Amino acid sequence: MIKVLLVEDQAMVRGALVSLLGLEPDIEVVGEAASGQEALTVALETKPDVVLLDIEMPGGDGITAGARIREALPACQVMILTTFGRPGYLRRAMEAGAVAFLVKDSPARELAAAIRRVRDGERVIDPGLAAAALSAGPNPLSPRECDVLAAAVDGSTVGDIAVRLHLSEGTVRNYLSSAIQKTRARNRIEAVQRAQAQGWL
Amino acid sequence: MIKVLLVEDQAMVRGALVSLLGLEPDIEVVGEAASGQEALTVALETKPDVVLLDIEMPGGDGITAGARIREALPACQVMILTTFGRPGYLRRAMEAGAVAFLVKDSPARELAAAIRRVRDGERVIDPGLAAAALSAGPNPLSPRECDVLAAAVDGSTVGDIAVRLHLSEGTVRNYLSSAIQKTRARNRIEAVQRAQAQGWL
DNA sequence: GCTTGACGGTGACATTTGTCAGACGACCGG
DNA sequence: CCGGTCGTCTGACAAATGTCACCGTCAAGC
Repeated sequence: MIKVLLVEDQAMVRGALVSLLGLEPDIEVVGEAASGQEALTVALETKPDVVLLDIEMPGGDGITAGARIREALPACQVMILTTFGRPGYLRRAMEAGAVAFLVKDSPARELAAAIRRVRDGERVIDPGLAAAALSAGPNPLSPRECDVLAAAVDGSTVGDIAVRLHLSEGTVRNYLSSAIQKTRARNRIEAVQRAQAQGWL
Repeated sequence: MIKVLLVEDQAMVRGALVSLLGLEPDIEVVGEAASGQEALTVALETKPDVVLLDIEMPGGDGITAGARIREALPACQVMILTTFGRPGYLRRAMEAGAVAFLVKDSPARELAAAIRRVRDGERVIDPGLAAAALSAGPNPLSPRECDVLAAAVDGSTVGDIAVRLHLSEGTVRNYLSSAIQKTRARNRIEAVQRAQAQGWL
């Protein structure tokens, strides 16, 4: 029996995935969690063989949760199951020690197959996605540029961002400007969208 | 047996929901579709009692697909199952003749329960969501303001939008300005986000 | 018939945003 | 110890954005 911990914030999707995995005779869902925080707690309680993690969740994203779990339970394999196949997500997931990266677009039966391949010591990564992640290259934005761009996603003005990050307005404008150029965008909105599409924020 | 057509673009979620409904002895998934267009075709083939529709899908959104299906098959009940409980979505879904509106945050067992309640002629709507939709009031944006705001989501400049909608730049600026005021935002980015949060785009 | 609102437009204006050049200290690798 | 990068800041400038006042048409409603 492969013991699986399932981490996904949308309760109905989580329940549906449990029932999907319930069809497999050699897979047992030993725990569920709805956030990154909760994931670590439940992992320590249930000591699963495999954790299946969503990325975008309120209360701790799946990638950092995966890293924490690997620290605490080195025997436990981390798999990512996400809606968005963003190159930066894949890259960060791999750096955090994940051994599989699945997107929810792929057919349902691939989930159990991927879990078994992970149990057998394989890595499971969509080849097209891997190519995209490699060809896109690493995140060109400096940490601070990321901060400023991330602070701009909600439509804040330069003044707002400056206050929030304790910077001068000119500095904020400079970071935004260089982020716009590095993303080859025409304004901050495009810059934010491109950075998000790459998984850089 | 209640015959259900399941419409959801993410294959893995769709498959998981099928397996979830497969646990219910009185429910049978007679068809699946991954887009609004496909939904209508499959509905005509399979003549389900109930269609379960996601809203945000590439290739025709679920609400208009639901309206089309109601036209073609008046006996078929339309249920919406969506990630986002946006007031405007609920309102539009009701106007399009939907009898249920579920969010994927709610527990998995509520899905089958909701389907049975719909079979019994009931409507199923989250009370809190209904209150939000009523208190928020209807969409204050004029159709054209919606168009212009929707054209601004991807970071297009005023000039781009003007060309795309065959308008003068001044007109575009005027519509954006009035949309910003009606949404009580400070700039177009906030306006877009508030309008999206309400489900007005 | 008159009013109202949506639609489309113009022109002027203030503000915000984006760009550039430059300056300073910190830190890191060679 | 020297060059490069990063972070921070300033000041100045051009371009884009947001606001306002105003004008016209047209269709719907009272």
